[in-house]
Amino acid sequence: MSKVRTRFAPSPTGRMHVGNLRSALYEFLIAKHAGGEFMLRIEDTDQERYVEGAVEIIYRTMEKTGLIHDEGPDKDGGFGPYVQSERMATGIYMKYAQELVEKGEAYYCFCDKERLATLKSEVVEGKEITVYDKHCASLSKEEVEANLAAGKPFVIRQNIPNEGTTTFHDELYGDITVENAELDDMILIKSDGYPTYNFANVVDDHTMNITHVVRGNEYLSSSPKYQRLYDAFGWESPTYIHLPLITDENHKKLSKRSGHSSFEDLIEQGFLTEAIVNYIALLGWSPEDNREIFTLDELIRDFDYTRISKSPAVFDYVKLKWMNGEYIKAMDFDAFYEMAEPYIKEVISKDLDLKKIAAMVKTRIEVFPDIKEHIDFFESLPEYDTAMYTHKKMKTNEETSLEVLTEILPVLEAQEDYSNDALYATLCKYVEEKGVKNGYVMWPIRTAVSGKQMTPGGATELMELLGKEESIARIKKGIEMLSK
RNA sequence: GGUUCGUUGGUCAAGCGGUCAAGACGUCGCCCUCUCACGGCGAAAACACGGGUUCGAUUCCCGUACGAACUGCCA
Repeated sequence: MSKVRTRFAPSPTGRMHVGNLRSALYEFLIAKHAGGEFMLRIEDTDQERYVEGAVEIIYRTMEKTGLIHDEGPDKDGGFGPYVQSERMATGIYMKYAQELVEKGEAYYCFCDKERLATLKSEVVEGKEITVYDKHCASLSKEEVEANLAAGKPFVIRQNIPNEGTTTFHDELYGDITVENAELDDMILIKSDGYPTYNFANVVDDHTMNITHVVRGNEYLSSSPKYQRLYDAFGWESPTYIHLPLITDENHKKLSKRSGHSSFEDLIEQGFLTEAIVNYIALLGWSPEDNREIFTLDELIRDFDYTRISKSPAVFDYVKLKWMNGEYIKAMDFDAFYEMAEPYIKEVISKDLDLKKIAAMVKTRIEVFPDIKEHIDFFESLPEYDTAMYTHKKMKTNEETSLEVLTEILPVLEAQEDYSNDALYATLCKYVEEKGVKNGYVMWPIRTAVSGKQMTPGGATELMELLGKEESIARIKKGIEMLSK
């Protein structure tokens, strides 16, 4: 058995779609689990859709996620070039296409757009479905030569018989058989001389020794055509592994509209790379045990592709957030702080202990932008309603709060040490003297000092951070409001 | 429309002929607690339907329904 070789073959058309990223991940894992090689190939045969900088996005994303390729445009492994437009320059696609023409498995087609438009077509769900009528398949060799000599534009189409069936084998889905009559004579070489994805893919996978073709299940229905190509060339077909689709909450193919369809979207929304990779690994695959948190190395070790599921999976943003929260909680503090700092500084300009604030918030957020809403009150006391002083469980209301605040104010004014511990001790003493529950005094103070229903720390922690002056001022403000 | 694939709780999923049908997210409840969160405990919640095969089907086969993908000189 030869070494497992897989490939990730994105086209540089923009951001890294999570579906693509998962394909890359699985391709990487399948290869690495088997001790094989993972290759990157750029499929840029569509000049119209090419997006400037998209190749860089691909490199960056793969590096960031740890999906390091063994071969690629930047890492020659002897199977190059690794960019289809460069391979095209070697004439490889045309050569193979002509081989097919000679074998009668493909033919030149000179039909122009106008003639194609006259073909019987049917409109289904807004899309026009036309089937090519094999008009040019019957052209004689002389006619073809003449057309070519006359410089008539042409494409090369695959010649698929109208009888019989074609079968291919998928590792997950088993044998899939279709009637040849259902298969359209797809274009192999476009009129601009470029190969179509369909053709380039087959030629490249074979010539680059790819053993396991791993791709999205949207290619399942065109795979019989690819199979016919392999057969026509007399090539051994690769092991096919078609991956289930990732859908949105409406069970439709994840689209840009969802707002979180690309890796970059997710990063911008404050997700951690590791959490994203971990989460998408679990969309369509599950380990033997019940584990859910995996590092990339652990995935490599445990990834058994036979456990990939066949049914589509909904991208659950809520669960991703949970997982991101798990990663945040597990982060060591310095790494966390480095990432949290910019978000903290977005809302806090005062000279406060930002590290302490970060520590308070670490177990309370799922994505970094959540930080903002938790800590904005440190910067300035928000407008709040005195109704907030009423809390059933704490047995407090506006009157008791006013009483507590008024009584505690001089104590706090006299207090020198504004450390959390000292403040807590002071307040506990008051609680004891008064013979009430802790919350009875903590609640009004916390409320006065934050103006918020919930805060990332208790009353004393907040005061420590805010400092004496600000704490007192806020409590006075509370008293003032409650006195009205 | 045609073709192909799929169908276990709201979601991710385990299960691969005999289980009181795991687990996780989410939801709800309780506990912890200077609020919230974290953490702990617990609850509700599923085999699409109909036929077979079998002593026995969530598991195998066939239909039906539903869903999705494909049906481009896009990949």
